Amino acid sequence: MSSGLLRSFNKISDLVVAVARKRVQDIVNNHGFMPLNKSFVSADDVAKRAGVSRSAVSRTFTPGASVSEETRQRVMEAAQALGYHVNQLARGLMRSESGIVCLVVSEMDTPYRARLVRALTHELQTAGKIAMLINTDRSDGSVDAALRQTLHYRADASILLSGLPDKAITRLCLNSGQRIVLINRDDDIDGPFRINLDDGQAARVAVSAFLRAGCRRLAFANSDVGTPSLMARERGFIAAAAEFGLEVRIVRHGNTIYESGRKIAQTLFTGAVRPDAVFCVNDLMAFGLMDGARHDFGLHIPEDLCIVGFDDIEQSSWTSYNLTTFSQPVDEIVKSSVAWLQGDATAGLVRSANLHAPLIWRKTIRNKL
Amino acid sequence: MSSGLLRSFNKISDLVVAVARKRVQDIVNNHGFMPLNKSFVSADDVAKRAGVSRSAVSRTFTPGASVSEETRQRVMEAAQALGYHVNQLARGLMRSESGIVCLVVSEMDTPYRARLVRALTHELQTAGKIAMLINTDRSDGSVDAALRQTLHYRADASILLSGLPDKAITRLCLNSGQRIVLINRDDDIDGPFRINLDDGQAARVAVSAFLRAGCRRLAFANSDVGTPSLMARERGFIAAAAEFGLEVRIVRHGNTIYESGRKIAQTLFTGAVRPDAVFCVNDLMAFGLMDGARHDFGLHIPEDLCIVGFDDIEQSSWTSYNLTTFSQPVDEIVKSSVAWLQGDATAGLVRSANLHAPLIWRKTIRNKL
DNA sequence: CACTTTTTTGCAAGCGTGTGCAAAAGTTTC
DNA sequence: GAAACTTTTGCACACGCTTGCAAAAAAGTG
Repeated sequence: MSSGLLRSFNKISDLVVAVARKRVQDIVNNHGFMPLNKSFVSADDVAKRAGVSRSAVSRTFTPGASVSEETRQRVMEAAQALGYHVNQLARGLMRSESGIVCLVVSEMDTPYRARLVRALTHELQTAGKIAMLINTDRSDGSVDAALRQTLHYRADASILLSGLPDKAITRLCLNSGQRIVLINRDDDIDGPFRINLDDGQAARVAVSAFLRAGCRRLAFANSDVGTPSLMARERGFIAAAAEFGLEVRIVRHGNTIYESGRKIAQTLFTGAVRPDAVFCVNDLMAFGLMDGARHDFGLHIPEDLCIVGFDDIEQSSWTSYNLTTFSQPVDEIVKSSVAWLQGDATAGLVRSANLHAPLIWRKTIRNKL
Repeated sequence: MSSGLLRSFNKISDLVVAVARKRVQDIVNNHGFMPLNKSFVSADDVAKRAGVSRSAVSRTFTPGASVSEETRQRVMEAAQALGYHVNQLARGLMRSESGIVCLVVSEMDTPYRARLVRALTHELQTAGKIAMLINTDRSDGSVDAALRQTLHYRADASILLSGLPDKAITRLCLNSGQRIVLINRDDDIDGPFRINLDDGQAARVAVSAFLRAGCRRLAFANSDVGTPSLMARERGFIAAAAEFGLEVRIVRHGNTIYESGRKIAQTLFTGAVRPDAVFCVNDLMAFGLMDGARHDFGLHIPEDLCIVGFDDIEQSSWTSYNLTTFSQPVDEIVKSSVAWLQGDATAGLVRSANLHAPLIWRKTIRNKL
């Protein structure tokens, strides 16, 4: 086609858009209905209708700005009638804040992560922020892309849930002026807010619970993912057991999921000496271990075998498991994360929080021998 | 050597640029890696460094724009060196597309929803979009706020997962020119892309499986949430049973969760005539029902009682349950949703998709009497 | 009322990008 | 080498908003 034709076509389409917009306005003015049109209502439209300047509209929607009560009313009324919404993209362009917080998470359909993500999005929403969800499953390439997105959208902050995002990511986000929260990720980079659980204390509690139950042959079921928090639990358990002169049999396998627990049951209970107490690094693995122990080896829990897990996910309270486990203080994690994000940047920011994971007693550790 | 000199010059110029920008306080925290500055590198900076106009930079990052290979190279190099990222907020302001897709979901820590959310975010990411997660738990107020956010950020589309977002929401999003996908939400509003499962067919398969197992006293366990898809399963099951002259005992209770299944077990098995087959509207309820039947009533599954669920969540394959259930075709749901979002707007858009949920045979329906 | 102080308001300059337009540069054809 | 095309490039405006600044209006003071 010729460029002349193209040009006139463009002009015509502009004109059409303009006309469409005008018509919408007329309709709005006449009936006060929502525009059934792709183009959004802008502050200009509201200003025109309210008979004030665009600044006045902007100030009306900016908390703490100087507007008289009268004009505010007029603006609000016009905005209501037109169905005006502040365009956060444009606002984020001017202000330093976009209002966007990225949640970087892998395997987010895991019960614990899902619960955390839900709680975080909820808390962020009530704090006036919005959550962007970025998946870091699969290859390193996807992790890279995830970070790129974080920067593309000028996120105010990123919250990294447990998992293993590359260290370079953390660095890059920090350099872009984002605030970063690391949850259960014992990174030693300076700058992020780090939330961790007192895994060592939990391990001590577990050991003493097992001892009180009369157990002596301790085992620890772990994945070989090697996440810092998982390893901290393992080390803590070994150390606590050592204080009582007990050794711990350690088995690691695969990912931190049900099937791995199942597999570890095979390993643990096939040998000559069976452990009588197992600390599972995670509830999912505990379930697998329990099913393996019961189904494949006919063991009774807690009579033959005591088990403790970690996370206290929903399934732990299901009758088939009734797992005694350490509870992740999800509410505290979420509250403190978001509070920190909201905190004044100029003030000295707290660097980390160490939270307590209380033991929830159910039926997988007997009280006495 | 000379390249080393050049490099250090570059660093200095970076620093100068950084200082010229307004945030000075951040530089205090700079530990010498990159300028730890809140303001990002802009296309102008890149243009200046590459010795081209800003348009050239913009065109370099716009697929299909007219740039010579040489300038593209120059620009890319400069961009790389400066750590430039296109600002999607600004881009979204100009183009009609923001690249943002909102996932509106309630109770997203439910296994099925969590899986769907994970799969969706993943698929959206590979399609170059980004997922915003909006929680619609709690009061109607929060639903309202969720919608507001959707509009604030000029999302290209919203995907409503099953649940009960208010009808007014759907309407409002549509009016703002968003594309909308409704998953398992049998809404009759015109405009959105509706993905539903063939619940009726699944119900027929369930009935015939129960009949083949020799069951005659059928029951249906539902929540009283009343989601369209849940009700469709119920109606389908009743209808299919009626074809064989069988009546169905229906029990509804609470939310669509484990505890409700547990409760329904109490109701179903306390009476004089116990059902010998139960279609649970959802796997979670099936687990509750199974635990109740086994633990409180000593029933054996599938000998005394056949059960079928819906969703095929992870837990269904756990040994303690081994639930025969209908599988949600999550992959298909996700692929078709995102494909539809990507589709050409001018072309006639498909209105709906009806997907098949295959029955996954495990151990809760016996093969023969 | 005149003067000072405070509040409100509109103007206009951005924020970082995309893109139509026309000029410039490059390519082909005769 | 000139003419006729095609490709590349820079200018300038637009997107929808915030905000500093100074003028205007309102409020306080004697």
